Amino acid sequence: MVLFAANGYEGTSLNDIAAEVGIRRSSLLHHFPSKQILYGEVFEQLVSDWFARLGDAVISSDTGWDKAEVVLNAGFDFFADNADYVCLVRRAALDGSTHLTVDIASVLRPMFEKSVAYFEREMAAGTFRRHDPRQLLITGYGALLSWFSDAAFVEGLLDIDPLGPDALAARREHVIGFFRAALVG
Amino acid sequence: MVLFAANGYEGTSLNDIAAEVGIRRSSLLHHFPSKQILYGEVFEQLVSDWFARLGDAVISSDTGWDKAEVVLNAGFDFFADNADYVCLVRRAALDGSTHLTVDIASVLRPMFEKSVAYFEREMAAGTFRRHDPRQLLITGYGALLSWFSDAAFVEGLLDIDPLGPDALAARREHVIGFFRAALVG
DNA sequence: GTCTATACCGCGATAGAC
DNA sequence: GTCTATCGCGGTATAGAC
Repeated sequence: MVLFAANGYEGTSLNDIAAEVGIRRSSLLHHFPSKQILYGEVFEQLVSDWFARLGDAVISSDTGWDKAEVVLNAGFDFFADNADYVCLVRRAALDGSTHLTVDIASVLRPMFEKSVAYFEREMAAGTFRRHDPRQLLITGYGALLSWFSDAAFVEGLLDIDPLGPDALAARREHVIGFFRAALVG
Repeated sequence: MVLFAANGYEGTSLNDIAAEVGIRRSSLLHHFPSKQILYGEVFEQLVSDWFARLGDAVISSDTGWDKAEVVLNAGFDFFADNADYVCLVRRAALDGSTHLTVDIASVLRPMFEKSVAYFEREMAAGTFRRHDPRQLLITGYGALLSWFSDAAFVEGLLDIDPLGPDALAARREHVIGFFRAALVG
């Protein structure tokens, strides 16, 4: 939901949501027993979307750097298409676990461990330079998310629209190039 | 302020703050005309602290990779000492400019541009591999901040305390090593 | 299912006694 | 400077008419 992403959980009232949907506040509470539950369902929906999209990329048959690039691009595309969602996830991570039904970390964990195994394999094979795979993945996740979650900050710093096509292309190119430089030199 | 960092602006009431300080809500409003102003002063104080600390590192007389490492370490130290502050900044970036007196971006801009010039110089000299300096800085900022701002997420993913001494050391080592690999191979 | 009406609470903020 | 008392507003949630 756009509103939760832009204004946070506490900053979004049921009135705001109802107004956006076009019904009354009470009618909203007829479908969802409480605000927390509504938020939880919205969030869960988005997490599963993300998970599905990432999963498609992860099972790509590429190997070595090509596979890493496919996954990076898939993540970038999804975040670019769902910048609101990035803000929502960041807020959830910031808030810790408050008013959060599902634990994102545990949902993502299987895929995370699979990625770790992939990097360990490639590093052992000498395809990639040695780095701690878990740290590497968190650095990558931070590099992808920060551009979108801190868009307002980036805009102030660079005087560009971070979500415009040119800026997105430049950001994508940099992230890919940067990780390639660090991993395969 | 710890509360703003943990619960956000909307999530923190004047009652909470007053309780922490040990006075009544009204007494708080005697010192600060409004909640926004209180928040603004807290935030401004922290920004200037950060700025001062970064400034010390930036004027270090080192050159090439050594200087980059000094600055990275200074940033890491400050964030490790003020993890709450990281959360506050992230929230500010997420909220855009709402209820924000000072614009962080414009405050940081002079130092940002100075850093850009430094990287351009080193890249032209061949000390560093070629990357877009602005993108590089934002990637670095994201790599440093995300560990602290998303600590709850990291904890769920790695089953460690991200702010414990061992985890901090490992994170610092990785970030330094990763950027060195990308920049100087 | 969606509405109106309403109860109840906590918020930010003001006024005035001490 | 700090308190109590109070206002007005907007929040979640419930009950009942249609």
